[in-house]
Amino acid sequence: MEPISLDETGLGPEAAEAPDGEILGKMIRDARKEKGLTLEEAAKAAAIGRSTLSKIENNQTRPSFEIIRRLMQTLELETPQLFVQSGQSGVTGRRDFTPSGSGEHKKTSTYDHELLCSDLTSKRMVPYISTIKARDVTEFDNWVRHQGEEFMFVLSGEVILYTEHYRPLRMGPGDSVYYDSGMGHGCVSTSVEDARVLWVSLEG
Amino acid sequence: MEPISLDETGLGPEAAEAPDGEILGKMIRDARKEKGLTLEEAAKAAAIGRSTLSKIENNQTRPSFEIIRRLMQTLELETPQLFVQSGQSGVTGRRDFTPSGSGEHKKTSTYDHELLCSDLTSKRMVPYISTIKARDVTEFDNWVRHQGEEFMFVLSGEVILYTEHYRPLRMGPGDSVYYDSGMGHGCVSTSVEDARVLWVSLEG
DNA sequence: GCTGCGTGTTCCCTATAGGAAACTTTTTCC
DNA sequence: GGAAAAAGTTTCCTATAGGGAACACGCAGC
Repeated sequence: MEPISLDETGLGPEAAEAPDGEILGKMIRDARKEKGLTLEEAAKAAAIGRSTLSKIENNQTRPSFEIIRRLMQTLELETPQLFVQSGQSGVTGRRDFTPSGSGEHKKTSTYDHELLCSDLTSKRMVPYISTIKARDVTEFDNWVRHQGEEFMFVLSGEVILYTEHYRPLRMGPGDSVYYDSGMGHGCVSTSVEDARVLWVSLEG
Repeated sequence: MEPISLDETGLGPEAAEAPDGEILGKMIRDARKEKGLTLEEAAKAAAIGRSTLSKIENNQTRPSFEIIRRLMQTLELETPQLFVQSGQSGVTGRRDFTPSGSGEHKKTSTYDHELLCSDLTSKRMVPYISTIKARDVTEFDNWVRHQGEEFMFVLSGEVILYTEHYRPLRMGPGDSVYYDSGMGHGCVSTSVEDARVLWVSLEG
């Protein structure tokens, strides 16, 4: 792949645009719409400018990492795909769970996700392990939703899976569940130690 | 006398600072050292400037998302957990909560499959647990093939995953792999006791 | 010592990210 | 329809990201 010269001068502003920037802007716009936020609201929540957000969504800028990080947080976007572009296909695997403390686990408020494959292009399912903080009593006024299906398997700890339309489901190691992830859902740990859950997510 | 001016920006005073910028630079430097690369080499591989990388590592700049993405790729860094899993949403409520254990069993000579959900209609993924007989030395002149993708996660025991196009992959508890199941594959246990493997299969 | 070389840092400059405000488009009223 | 409000875009400006080159430091061998 040809590295893109960052320093092209004299060309039109939009002449040479980011290769996968296309995706980034759309993803963010979709996520914002999904949450029913206006530019103003989302921008304020992420502590960035309204115009900046607009430009990002329209791929008219190359945003900084920090800005994207805030947006991801605000929009509760989770996307390792963004970091991966072209893929070598075939077998990709991951050695056993990385012990926490290796620096890569920065955690969101409640979950700590670890992707189980390095490259997601050309893969339809997304496997990852979540470490769910112990005693995390979250109120589910904002459910997690993403169109598609999800399979969940409890590796360790005790969790309760809350869902929008069904009764909470108490689960322990070895228990599994399959549901439509378009339905609001959220998972909390009820065990003393953190719970570890394997998810396989399928978009669409 | 001039009254104290209110914060006109609405963003708050410190809105611009990177809280964990400290960490970012260190993470990247560690990762680079880990791979034994010099600034020059790493920068070249990521198609960025040497000075840029230096500044990033010393937290003297607020790098763009694109730059970080490239670095993540070349340094094979896991996504910092602010971004995990692609978010897209939609709302549909559909049921199928199937606690594991209620599924059906299917036995073959070498494998013992246990479906992890009772009803497969309206589900695109198929999750099941295989118990692989110990010391099952199979010859793979007839690979297993089925169009689609497969995710495999070792629950217990030691197995070797043989594949048509790649080297055999030795795997233990916690290891996982993702592959195109159209490629011939087969799995044998190498441990004394039976191995238990979780599969999620996606047709297509 | 000096010279070369390899590694990392600093300086300097241009292109541009990001924010506020102006402007345009869309929606929501009447 | 028109007016007002809301949502989104573009303009303009300043601060700075990013790259090249100069610089600094370390460490060989002579």
